[in-house]
Amino acid sequence: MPAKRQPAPPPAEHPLPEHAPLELERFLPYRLSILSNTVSQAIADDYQRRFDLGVTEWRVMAVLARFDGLSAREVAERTAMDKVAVSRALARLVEAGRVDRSTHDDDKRRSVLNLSEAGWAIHDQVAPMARARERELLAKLDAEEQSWLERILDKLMPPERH
Amino acid sequence: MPAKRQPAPPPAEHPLPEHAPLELERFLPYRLSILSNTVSQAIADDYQRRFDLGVTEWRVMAVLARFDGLSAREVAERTAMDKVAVSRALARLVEAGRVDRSTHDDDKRRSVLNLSEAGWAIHDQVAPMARARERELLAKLDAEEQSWLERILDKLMPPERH
DNA sequence: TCGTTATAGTTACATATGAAACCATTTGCA
DNA sequence: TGCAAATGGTTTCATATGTAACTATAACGA
Repeated sequence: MPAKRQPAPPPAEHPLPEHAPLELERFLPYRLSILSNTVSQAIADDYQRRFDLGVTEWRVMAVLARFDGLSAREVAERTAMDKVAVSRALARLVEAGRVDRSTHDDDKRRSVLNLSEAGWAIHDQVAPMARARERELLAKLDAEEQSWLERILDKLMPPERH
Repeated sequence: MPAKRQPAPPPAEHPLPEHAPLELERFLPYRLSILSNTVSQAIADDYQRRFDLGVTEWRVMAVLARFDGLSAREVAERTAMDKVAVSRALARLVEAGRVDRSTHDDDKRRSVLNLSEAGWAIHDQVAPMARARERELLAKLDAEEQSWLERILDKLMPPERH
């Protein structure tokens, strides 16, 4: 435990200089959190109610749209979600008939996942909406800023994740 | 690392080229979400266990460190949390003796909130840790990138929030 | 001054999420 | 082989979070 204020008790009311309070609104992690939540929420609002589809479920659908026949673990890797979250999202998606699940021939532990016809139908509506939102967001930046943002994100991103 | 399945040229099984799947790892909202979560988690890990302090509680403490005598609603505004979350965070903080709560003289609905001595003691340990993490993160960028990031965040940020 | 409406804050309920325990199958190796 | 350890996936339990309903007080208008 670091030493606390030994010298004099505080003047009763206001923070002493050494308290050095954090300015939340300039604090990078805080700003990232606000921005990310605002953006994700805006997109989710588009499809959440309309398709009764959660963010995690949408992410799973998005990777299955790109890669056929993944296992749940592979989906987890590609969505940066943990396996429990993936398991639950899949349970709902399979139940809703949006994903087909079967068992891997050579390894009965693994599942083999694919979008169903119904899943594709939803994907084909949601994907353009998501892209449109992204464009709206990027439209706030000029071309130069956009390319700096690319570069900055690449450097800040945890390496396993891209 | 086992080799992953490849995208595989569309085996005509699932129809039509126009499916245009989203590439999650290049999708801005997704990247922001990963980055934000990774960063927040790293910071939270520093104090979560050590002080039994949640992220929401820490945010409340941070604004109370800057502004004396706020009401719960004002805390909510400044933390971008909703009033229920603030109410719950305050319940725990008051219970733990980290925040003093009294009732406003002229308006008995409002509370008047301040960090207690114990609250300050924690604040004075956590704030430097948070700042250190922010510095670590920013250290991945050079000066020019840092100033672009500032500028870009200002433009992307929802206006009410800063 | 009374009654309506608005505001501060809490409570209740339903759902989401994370950690750990768990089951089934497969792998590694003595 | 045979059995311990690892892996894929699900279930359980404890918390966290969001929405709506609720209580108490204050503000406002006729």
